[in-house]
Amino acid sequence: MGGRQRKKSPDLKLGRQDWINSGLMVLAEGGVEAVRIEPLAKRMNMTKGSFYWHFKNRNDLLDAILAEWVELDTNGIIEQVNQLDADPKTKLLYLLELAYADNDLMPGLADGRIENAIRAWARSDQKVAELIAQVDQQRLNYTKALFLKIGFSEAEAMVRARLAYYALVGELTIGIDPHVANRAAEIRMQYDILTGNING
Amino acid sequence: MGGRQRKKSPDLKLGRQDWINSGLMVLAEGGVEAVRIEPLAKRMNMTKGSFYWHFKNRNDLLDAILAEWVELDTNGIIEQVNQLDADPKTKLLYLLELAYADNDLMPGLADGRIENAIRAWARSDQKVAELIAQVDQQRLNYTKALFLKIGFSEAEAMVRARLAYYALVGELTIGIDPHVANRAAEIRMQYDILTGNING
DNA sequence: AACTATCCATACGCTGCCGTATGTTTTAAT
DNA sequence: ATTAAAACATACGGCAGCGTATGGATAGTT
Repeated sequence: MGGRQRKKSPDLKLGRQDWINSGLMVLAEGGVEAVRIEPLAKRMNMTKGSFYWHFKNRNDLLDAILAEWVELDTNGIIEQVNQLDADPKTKLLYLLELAYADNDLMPGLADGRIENAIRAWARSDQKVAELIAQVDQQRLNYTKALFLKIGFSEAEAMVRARLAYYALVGELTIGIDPHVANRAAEIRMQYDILTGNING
Repeated sequence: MGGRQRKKSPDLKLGRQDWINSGLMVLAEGGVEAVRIEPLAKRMNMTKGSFYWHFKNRNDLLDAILAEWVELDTNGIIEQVNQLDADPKTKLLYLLELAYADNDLMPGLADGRIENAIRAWARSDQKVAELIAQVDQQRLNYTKALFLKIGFSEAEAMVRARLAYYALVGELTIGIDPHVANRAAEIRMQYDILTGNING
């Protein structure tokens, strides 16, 4: 957590990466508007001089933060599920479990606060809005494909995928409900409802 | 939309109300951070002098905005559904239809952008977070009660209510999907899945 | 008409943050 | 050790927005 090392790494993007990481933290905690250069510098025990060496301006950092998030938090879960090599029903359950789990690669940060912050950000920035729309579409398509392979019709698969994905985003948006004691069981029940299993 | 009239209205809250309304608009468009006094004044063709007569400071306005939103957008749908006086299944469908419809009382503003902005706001303000938590709890409880009356068990009703409500919030968060051509049919299919009807 | 309360405008100082300019130190290369 | 580039610090000017102070303007009251 101290200073970075740059001994003989051919990539000189190390200091820059530190700023991006801290930016992601602050973004998760306080939203885009909280990602300001000078407070960020103070947080890192740095000065603006460092920042403006690595970045052109604040927008440059924001773009880098977005790119980093896309790099970190997209395709990750899908790839994990794909590597499972099982029947689609098992894959779907695994997908739900992964999606509701701590899926954050950031050190020391849990849940989907970064994604929430970016969603809020997107409401006042067209560029971000388009990016999020792409991500949503990709995730939805993958979920729908699983329902299709399970055997549902086009329309049914779409509705069920939407229900599942929207519910996930809704839970992330609202925040994890502390009333839910047994999360795994809850997920399993959602899975049963979504796949039409009768057990209640 | 010009100046307000204050002829002999006994309530002197007219000017104050104007600021709150404009504040709600800006909140919906740009989030809390966009709710600044001087830009707001410019937008209304006013000056700060007016503002600081009606409000103590910026936080005073923000509190008033929150209170106004609670007054406008809470209990409204629930009351409508309650006045329906039908069997719980019909009520549930009606609830879904109302929730997904334009339920905003703001003039000229559609969808749930205010609620989204407040949700984003809540992530960096404990006071707001607690308020939202209350609202969510209330809506969840009402939905769960409907599932209970339909005949589901405690656990089943809770999971299904959560699934329904989270999906709603998720859709509001993501934004209305333009790919969904027939919204009414989609809602109906969600209703069928949530109540266990088999038709796919 | 004079008075008072309400309502709004103008002017001011202050702070936080941006971006630039210009040092100063550290690192790597020879 | 010398030199050049890289990485950071310091100092500056500027702007936007907050909150205060104070001075008109308007309307209701007598």
